[in-house]
Amino acid sequence: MGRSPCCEKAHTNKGAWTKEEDQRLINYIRAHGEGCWRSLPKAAGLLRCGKSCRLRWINYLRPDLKRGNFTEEEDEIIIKLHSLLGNKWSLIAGRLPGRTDNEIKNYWNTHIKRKLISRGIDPQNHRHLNPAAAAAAAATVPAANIDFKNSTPPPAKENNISINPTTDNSSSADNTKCSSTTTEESQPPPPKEEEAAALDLDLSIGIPSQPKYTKSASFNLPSWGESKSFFGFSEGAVVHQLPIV
DNA sequence: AAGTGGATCAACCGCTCTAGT
DNA sequence: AACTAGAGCGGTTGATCCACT
Repeated sequence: MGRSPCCEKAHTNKGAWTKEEDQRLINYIRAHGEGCWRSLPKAAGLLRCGKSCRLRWINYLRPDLKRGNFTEEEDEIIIKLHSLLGNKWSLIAGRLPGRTDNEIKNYWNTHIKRKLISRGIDPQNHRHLNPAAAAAAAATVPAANIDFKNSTPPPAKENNISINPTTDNSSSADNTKCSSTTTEESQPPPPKEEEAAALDLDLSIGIPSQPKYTKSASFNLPSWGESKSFFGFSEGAVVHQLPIV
């Protein structure tokens, strides 16, 4: 027996969204806010699965999306965050306002992977592909690159990265339960300075305080604004989020 | 101009997790 | 404690675009 389908597939459209469908979705969310995705399609007059509506809104219709090419700064942030978090696209996206997990995931797979390989770095574990180069680099490796390099690729889940369950960032599961949307989802509460400073140091391997990694957990990473300074970037490439109507 | 293969990206699928009962 | 519904995430697929021959 399989799972019951998430929606009635017999009467739902699939494939590319039409302009009209987009407009219906936008209009509905403007009027009622996000939340209750399962019931939204019917309420909005859409023959779509709720999941599909959610994806369409989050990835393409949200007014605060940045679109356009990734900047060099964003590239570097993504690479650094991936080295720390693994394929936790939603967490990475939470640190890049205006970017979605899907967009980052695609960008990683199409651009950054190749970029890293051309640098002689394994995109999965961020280790040098050439052991000799790795040894040379080890002597000068910056703090941000340490921990995961000494073990096998580290899905964050297994790695027991320090988690602060009280400082959720992108966990929309916690704030969109049948309620109006918030515009804070990708703007986690600013971490304390020592947390930001401890970014590298706290990524220890050990028994987690949490039974397991959860969506509501967050990592002790700086917020976007702080990320810029943390990663040594300057103002300029940033488009701040716009409030949803 | 037509054909081909690689690159890109929007969308779907299946699974996990959480909250509610 | 067990079960269920709903939301969210990550992996994958497929359609389209684009450069090259």
